[in-house]
Amino acid sequence: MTDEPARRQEATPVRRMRRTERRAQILDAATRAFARAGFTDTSLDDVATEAGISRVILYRHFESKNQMYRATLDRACARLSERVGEGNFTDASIPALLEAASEEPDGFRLLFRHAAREPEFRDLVDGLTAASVELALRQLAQMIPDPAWARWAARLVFTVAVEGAIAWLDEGRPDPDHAAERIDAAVQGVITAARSGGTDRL
Amino acid sequence: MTDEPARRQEATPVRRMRRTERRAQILDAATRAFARAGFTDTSLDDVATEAGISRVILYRHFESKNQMYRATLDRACARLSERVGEGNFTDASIPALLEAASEEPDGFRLLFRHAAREPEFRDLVDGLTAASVELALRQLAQMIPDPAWARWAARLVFTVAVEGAIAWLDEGRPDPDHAAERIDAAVQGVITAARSGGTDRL
DNA sequence: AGCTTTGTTTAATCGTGAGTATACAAAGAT
DNA sequence: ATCTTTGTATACTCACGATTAAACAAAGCT
Repeated sequence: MTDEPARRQEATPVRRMRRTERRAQILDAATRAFARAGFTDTSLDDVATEAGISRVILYRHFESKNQMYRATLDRACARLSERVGEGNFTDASIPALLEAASEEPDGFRLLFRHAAREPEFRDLVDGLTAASVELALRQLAQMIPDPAWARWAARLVFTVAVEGAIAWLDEGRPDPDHAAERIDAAVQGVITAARSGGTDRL
Repeated sequence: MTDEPARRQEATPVRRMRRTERRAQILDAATRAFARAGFTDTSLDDVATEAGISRVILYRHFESKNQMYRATLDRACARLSERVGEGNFTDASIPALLEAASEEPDGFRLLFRHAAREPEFRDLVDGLTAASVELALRQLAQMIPDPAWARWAARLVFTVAVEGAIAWLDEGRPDPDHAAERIDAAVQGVITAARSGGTDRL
């Protein structure tokens, strides 16, 4: 009777955490867990297991699964925009995007591969993307007369930057010093394509 | 004397369908419904409503939601690969992709925006993508020495073609006669970027 | 007319995962 | 030593959506 259940004073030092510390650790785990399959296909048990704690504890830090997910996305968004910045595009934008993706690969994937396609949460990511696409559009509109193609290019430029970054992560981050230059060149290629159509291809 | 031929039409135009006909119509509806939110976030009621029939009928045509979804994806894949073809890339590949996307926009979106990210169903789409990426890789490997960057380029080329097509659909399919040329040019831009890095940008 | 097919409606079952409650144990500060 | 914090385990409620069952009606062939 009085055996296994509780017996690990010396055997396993339990290492308790402070509230804020634990919360952050849960958000880390949630980011990894949700990055695998998105909101609906990830259970709170998945998150708890990933965090190494029991499921019930989650409710001492977050009101609901929904709110926990929003907190996860909020943090990822905040970290991303603090790196990339909200202002105009500069030569530093793409390198900053790559740095952000490199330091928070799970958060990066979560935002752009899942959250962006989830109707209930799309708005959070859209705060970032819409601003960037709008910004890109303003710069591209001067070069591309047809407004439809200008919008097309603005969207695709953003997609190429993001997917280029993710593909770079997936390939093991080769050549980190020049990766930004390649992605930047790919972006330029898209812009050229949108300006001139197929008239001056290789 | 005989009033059979036109008797029923004004009273109750119920218009029953043959089995195969109904099945196809359900698949159409399922494609539209699933294209909005993917497998998990789309209920059988959504599909039934979209098809204009009651939910129970679905089970006379498909064993389960799971199998119905696979059938939907299978058909979309089949239609796509019969258009684009399985062989090598040619000048006709991109135009064919655009035609396919244009004729089956919902199926196209369903495959690449949702199914490709659903662990349980990814394998179906991977049959298409893996083959294409592999093919692209073989052609790119000759121009790009670093194998990691060659794989990166092969993946991104495919992404640009697909996302370029979707963005083109979203913009109302402007300039249909030259859309393929633009997307092709964008693809060439990515290849150029992968070959030379940032050394010869605009 | 009769039989099969294609429907509808209603209701029951059933599993899963979110959310809640309770009781208990150990850590760490005071 | 005691109290608060942080943690565990177990067990429940609850809602939703998939799946099944049953009774019924009209369509359309033969």
